[in-house]
Amino acid sequence: MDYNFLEIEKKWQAWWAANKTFKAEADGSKPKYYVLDMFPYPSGAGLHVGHPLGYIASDIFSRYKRLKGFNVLHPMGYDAFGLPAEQYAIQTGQHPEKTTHQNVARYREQLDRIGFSYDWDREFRTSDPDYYKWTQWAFLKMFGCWYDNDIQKARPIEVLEAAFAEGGSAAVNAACGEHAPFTAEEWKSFTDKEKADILMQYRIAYQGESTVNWCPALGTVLANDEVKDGYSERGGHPVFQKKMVQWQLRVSAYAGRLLDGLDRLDWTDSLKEMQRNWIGRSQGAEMVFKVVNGDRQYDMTIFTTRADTVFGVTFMVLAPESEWVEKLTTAAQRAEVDAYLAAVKKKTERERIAGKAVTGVFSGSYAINPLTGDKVPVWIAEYVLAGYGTGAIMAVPAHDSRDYAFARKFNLPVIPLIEGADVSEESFDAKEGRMINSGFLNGLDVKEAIPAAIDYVEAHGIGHRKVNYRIRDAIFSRQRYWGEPFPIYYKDGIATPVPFDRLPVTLPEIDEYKPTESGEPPLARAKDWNYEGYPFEKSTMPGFAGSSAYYLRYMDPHNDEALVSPEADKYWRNVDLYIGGTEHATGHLIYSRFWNKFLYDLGYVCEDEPFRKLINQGMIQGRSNFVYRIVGTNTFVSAGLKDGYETTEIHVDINIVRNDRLDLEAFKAWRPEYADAEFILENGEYICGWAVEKMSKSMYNVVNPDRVCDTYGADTLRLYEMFLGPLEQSKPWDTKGIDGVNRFLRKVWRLFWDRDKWLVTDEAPTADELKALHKLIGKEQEDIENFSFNTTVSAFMIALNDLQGCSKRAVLEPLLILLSPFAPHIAEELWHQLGHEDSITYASFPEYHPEYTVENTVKYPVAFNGKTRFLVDLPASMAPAEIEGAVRAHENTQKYLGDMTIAKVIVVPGRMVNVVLKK
RNA sequence: GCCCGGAUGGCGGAAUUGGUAGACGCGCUGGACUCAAAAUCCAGUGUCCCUUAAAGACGUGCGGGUUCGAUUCCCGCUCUGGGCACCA
Repeated sequence: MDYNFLEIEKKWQAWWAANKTFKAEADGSKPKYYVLDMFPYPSGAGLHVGHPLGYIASDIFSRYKRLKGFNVLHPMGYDAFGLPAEQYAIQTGQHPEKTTHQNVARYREQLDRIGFSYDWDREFRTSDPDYYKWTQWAFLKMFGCWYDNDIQKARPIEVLEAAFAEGGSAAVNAACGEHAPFTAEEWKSFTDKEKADILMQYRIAYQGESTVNWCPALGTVLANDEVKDGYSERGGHPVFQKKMVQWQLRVSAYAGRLLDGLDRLDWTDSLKEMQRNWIGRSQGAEMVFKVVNGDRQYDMTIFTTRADTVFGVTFMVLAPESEWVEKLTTAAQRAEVDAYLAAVKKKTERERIAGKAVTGVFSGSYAINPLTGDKVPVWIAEYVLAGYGTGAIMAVPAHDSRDYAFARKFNLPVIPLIEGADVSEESFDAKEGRMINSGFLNGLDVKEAIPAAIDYVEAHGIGHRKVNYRIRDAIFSRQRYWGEPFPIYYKDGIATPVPFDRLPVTLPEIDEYKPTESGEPPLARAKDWNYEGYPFEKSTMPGFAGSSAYYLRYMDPHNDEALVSPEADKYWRNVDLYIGGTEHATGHLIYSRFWNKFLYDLGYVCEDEPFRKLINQGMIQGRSNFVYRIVGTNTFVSAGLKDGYETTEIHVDINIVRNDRLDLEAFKAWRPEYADAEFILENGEYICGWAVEKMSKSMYNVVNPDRVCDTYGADTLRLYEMFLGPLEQSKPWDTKGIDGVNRFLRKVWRLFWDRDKWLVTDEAPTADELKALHKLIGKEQEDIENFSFNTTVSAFMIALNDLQGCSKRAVLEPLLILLSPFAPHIAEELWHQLGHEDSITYASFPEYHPEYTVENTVKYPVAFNGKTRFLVDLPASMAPAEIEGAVRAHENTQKYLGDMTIAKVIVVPGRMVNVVLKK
């Protein structure tokens, strides 16, 4: 019998599906283990060989954990809402549902060929109404809650209303927007609309005005993580800053908990660091400056981390979008300020970042330094951001490089505050040195001066300590069609939730997927779409909405009563191992943690963090091939000879190149213009050049997993993807090495079959065979637990070299079990050929006996002053003193000694012997 | 600019965390089998010196240091991948 992988793989994939081999059910008698992949967005291009890398790793781990006796939950589904399907719909008029369906079908087909051990009974799409019902449900819960800063927890809005009725706005310490304070009596006298507007400032899902990333080309707002270098992540269109009213999630309320929670997670340091930077905690103080515009005076609050530098404030700066701009622009400066604001508004986000030009305008007003009483001008400049702190700063040019650049440009004074700091050329930003020119702070070190300044400010009622976070509330509405509709309708202008029992609010049919002529979102086209006559919210939710709690839904995917039942939640708890790319570091992985913490506050889930351990698989890059055409001809010169000619480098389809050798006939057939191509060969072959690039259609370097499965089989694909290198590292796909792992599997097969002769015997294994086997068991166990899959594959190959010709059942059975997580099809086939009726999935991981692997003798390298001279073969059991004696007595020792004497001998048992010489 | 990470043969990558650097695989060279090819098997394969071998020297991006001993630890660079980027 031959190793017919095509037949074997088809057979067992069908068998696993029919027998529901990987069905997971809550089972209190076994420990649970939840392995999750970041579910894919099913794009039209299908999977390339890079996509399954993480899936293969998680599948190996799942199968390994099953062998180790765990009840493994390993589900898969699709993140099905999103822009590409909608853009395609706009162009073709096809319903996004339809293209999504087709893409999902193709993904499923490709995934099935690789032999994953998913429990497909738990599959869902985020665009299924049965699923997004629970996305809407969670949104309504957030709408119905506020965040209590005192107990650091989300609470029902009714509690807040009661508190307002009891003690007015001063009764609570909440994460909220701005509004005028009110008493209990005032609260009771408010109209419904007034109350609704106030409560909206407190809700965790709220509607509020803020500066947002507006992308005109996509016709929608975008979250910060969806903007890269000033362009939209999807499509690369320019993005502008704009003030708009949008639905938002009060993620910022959870900033502290999101930060602290990181310490308890088993994630890579780099990923945690990314989240820490994104959350951006900074400790400082808020201070009040009196500002004067003519005869009007106001209190303006600013945030600073350097309260110690207040004696060096020589001007103040407002963000162009700040509400203070209006109040502080004097009549004389009005025209100039308006011109500046107009110019800023026209700039794209990209231009604002890239230019880094120092621009600004004087408002005409002045501020009074609360410590010195000095009068300093108030400027408006785009380098101050509206969204951070209070949108206004005190400028200390001597000790802040941005303020310094501004002061130089507009000729504002610079007052040095630190002894010895030379600020004639640049600012001195470091937090070190002794204070000068700073009144009561003089003589203190900066590190002492900061708290001393804040203490003073607090004592004199000028300000107070404050922690600020960079993380913003998440903009939660998109002016698009293909997303979850909001379960919100408008009654008398008040945003009102749809009752739970009327969920889901499903997407209506519309004639076109574009915004309306008047610029309303596509959902405004829907006819008769309302709640009992009241209009629905016309925006839809963003992409991250559906992916924020999907790991919870997998625990109980068919439950119509709850997102997840308390029983299922208590059993599966949270994800033990999550594998996916780093690109979600500041998006999905933050939102999910926020979402989970919110549900935790309300008692719907029992774990505070969703993903216990997280691994980021690296990218698989393409390996492109090139041919070199001599300029002006149709003659192609082989890579080794190209330097002798003037050539153009042309990407060539890697499918007609094998081991960098071009298939000349296939090349001529590839494109009509190459039909009569001529070649200059080296050694009779055309050698192509190569380079590592991103895998993409335009570079003709895309490797399709289906093709690999056709020519080598899924088991080879799985093994090879792991063998390529460390999981977390990016690496190029190089088809060259794949023959090696394929050869390995065929060798495994040949331990069972010599053509048609069945080789397996019941003989007892030898000591050497047991040694090879147990070395492998030990290695595999250790490597898999450390996610070092590439070295495990090497260990298989080493074991096979050691076990040449060993066809003993007692060795082959455990070997198949060990192999089954990596190459499940061949393992399952041979397992059944050995007479087993049940799947190898239910076998137990072989027990490791290290005693079989112990060596009888050790080759000790003998080094003289660290330089190795010879090896001595000594019994492993020999004591260090005996080893020393044996080495001293060895003839070679005497030979190398010369006129030197032995100072001392260092013996590392089992490792080496070092002889230290002296004259 | 700031914060992480990486650099090892012709190539992908190992190295038990301070103990024979280059495991394993690819590629290449030679051989066996074959009419021949494929497949398979065996041997060799870091560099230099050399007819060959023995022996030796050099060798983990560069320059120093600690140590009997450094790919591994410390100091100073170079190159490179990634993340953040006016966050006061």
